[in-house]
Amino acid sequence: MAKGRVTVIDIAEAAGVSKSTVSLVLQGSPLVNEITRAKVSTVMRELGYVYNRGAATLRQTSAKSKIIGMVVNDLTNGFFAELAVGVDMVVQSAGFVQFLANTAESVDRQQEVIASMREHGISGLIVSPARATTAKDLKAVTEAGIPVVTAVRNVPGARCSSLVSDNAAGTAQAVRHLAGLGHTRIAFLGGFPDIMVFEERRRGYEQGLRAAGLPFREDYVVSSGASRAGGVEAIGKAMRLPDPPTATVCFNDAVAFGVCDGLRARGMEPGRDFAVVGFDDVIEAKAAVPALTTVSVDPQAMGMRAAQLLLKQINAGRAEAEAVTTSVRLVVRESCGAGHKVKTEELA
Amino acid sequence: MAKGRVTVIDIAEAAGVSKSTVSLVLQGSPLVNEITRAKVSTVMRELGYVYNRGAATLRQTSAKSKIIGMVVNDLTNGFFAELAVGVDMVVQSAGFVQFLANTAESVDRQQEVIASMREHGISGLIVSPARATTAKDLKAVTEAGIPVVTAVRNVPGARCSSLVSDNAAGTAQAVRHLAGLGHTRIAFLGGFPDIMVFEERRRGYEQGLRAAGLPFREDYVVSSGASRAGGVEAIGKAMRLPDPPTATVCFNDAVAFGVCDGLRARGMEPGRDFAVVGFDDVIEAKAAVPALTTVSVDPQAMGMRAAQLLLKQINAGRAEAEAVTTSVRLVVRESCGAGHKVKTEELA
DNA sequence: CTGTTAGCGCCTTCAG
DNA sequence: CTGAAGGCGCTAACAG
Repeated sequence: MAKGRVTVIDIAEAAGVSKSTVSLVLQGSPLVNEITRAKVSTVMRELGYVYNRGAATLRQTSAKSKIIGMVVNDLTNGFFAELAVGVDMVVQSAGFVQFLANTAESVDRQQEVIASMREHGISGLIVSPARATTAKDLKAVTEAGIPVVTAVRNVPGARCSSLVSDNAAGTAQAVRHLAGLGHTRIAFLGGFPDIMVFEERRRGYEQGLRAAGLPFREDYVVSSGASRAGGVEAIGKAMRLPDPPTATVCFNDAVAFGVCDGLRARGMEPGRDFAVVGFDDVIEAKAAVPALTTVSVDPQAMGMRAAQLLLKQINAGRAEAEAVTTSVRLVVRESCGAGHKVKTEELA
Repeated sequence: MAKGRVTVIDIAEAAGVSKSTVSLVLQGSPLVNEITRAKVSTVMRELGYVYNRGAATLRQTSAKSKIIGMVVNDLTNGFFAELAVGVDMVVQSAGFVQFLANTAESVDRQQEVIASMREHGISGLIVSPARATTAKDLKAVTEAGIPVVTAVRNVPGARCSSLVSDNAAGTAQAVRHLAGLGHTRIAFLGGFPDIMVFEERRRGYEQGLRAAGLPFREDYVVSSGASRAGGVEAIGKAMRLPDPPTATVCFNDAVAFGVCDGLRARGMEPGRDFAVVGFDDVIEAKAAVPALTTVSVDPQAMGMRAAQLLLKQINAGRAEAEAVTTSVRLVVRESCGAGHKVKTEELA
């Protein structure tokens, strides 16, 4: 029945034209007569023809395989699943297909799947790198002229684009949000200054204050462990200030939870008596604390951005190592009341 | 630099052998001298050769593209993400790559991506069908001789294998588990008899009782809405019986939660004073109620099964429409105490 | 507008 | 063990 699959030549014969003509209609060339095109199309449908992209790719000089590779460190985590969905959306509508592989944080596996994808002629690669990935691991791909964009994590020294969350802008946005609610005494609680992420978020905190026309007060920045216990500790210190804050942006979600604990221990209800903004790094605690406003990057949006960036480079034909930073989305979940509303403010 | 990619002929010249020889080492033929093989391998590495699977596939008559397609109705749902991970695991270790596409329950999108995958020459397809999928939607693929296995949902009339959870066996297993704990008065609570799933689970309930040597009592089967409220209602009725049960298997998780609510309202602690088994359809409430024992199909395991089944068919060269039903895994989470232990009993 | 002629990179005989 | 030849399905020049 469908043993020998039908080829252009089959349909050429059946339609009484030449293979070239068929090829032309296949790629929607305007050089072909409208009625011929219709005839050919009909025959294709009747014979159940399916285009053989492999053959086409082989013939064409370039690597326009219409396949992009997507490798993810942990698809089990909802964040990365959504990332993949975002990629899939734009990739699909561009007529591409995506290879998806999970590495489970193993660099070895990652290298294997990338190699495998290369054999299949991917025209671009998006990767959320396994932890131990180094620039050298990506060298082979980038040197082959295949556009690569890393997402979520970043591989220093690799000649590829990368998409990470914009910690400073996100935090600044959070501060402006609080200022917009009328708060003037806004703290930044939790975390230790020894890691880069802390510095970025703290910088954003200052920028946000400045943008809102509020003064920066050194004593409103309270370091502590980046943990729930740290949050309790930090809010304790802050509330003992002569002029305690009425709102805070927290270093991360764990700290924010601790801050809520600490507030409740003082008879205050977070979200009502004191505004708390957490930094939701991995979308985990989505519905855990309804009273909590969170700053988080929308993984699906990030996936879409990554795919768009990649497609742009693919179409440009040249892989430019263009460093990019995603914008972070601020999701405001209003406290109090069942079915808390979700409002979204997107950054420019 | 790497503009004109290196081909077998390049490496043949560089290694001072013929292309045939190179081809032979590529497929690990024993017909080639060990030292020649080493030489060739070295040159390949030096020149950065990458195998062109597209060309190979084109040449070979059959469709051994080493690509399988995976289309999923909602990757956003953790269940399906895990399913994909399971597929990925076995597919990767078999040297295949997977195309992954999300349909968001749209049959149109589903048809598009399947068509697209076909153009790329997938050698098999796993699909968790969008809701409205009919046998006719899968006909084109199956008729082309491409093995197809559906997972989670099943498409009646389609000539393909399918993997669905074995409701009867799972429920029976749950009952036997409870009987093994010493319970003799075991109820089946919640759900309405008008859907097939109810009938399957209820049948399993009877089978489980029989297997445990316990009598089946009509009054221990209490129908109600398949909701949390339904669970409260059902446990209420059950406890008003002259001879109330000491344990129950619930129609689904929502009912189980309601049963827990109802028990607590009576001053009983689920998991201690009364054993509750829920049917966790979509892995959602994983850690929500530690006192709850759940029967659930492990999505990752299901993915692996699906992939294995598919690969078997691919290797057999012939797509047999072999209907298969997955076994359901019983995960026993022991109540009481932090960090509840997880024990797994697998069905045969 | 349509037909002809070459290959793309690889794999399989078939003889050396 | 190696070299030569042919072809997979498709496209890119050229000719008609």
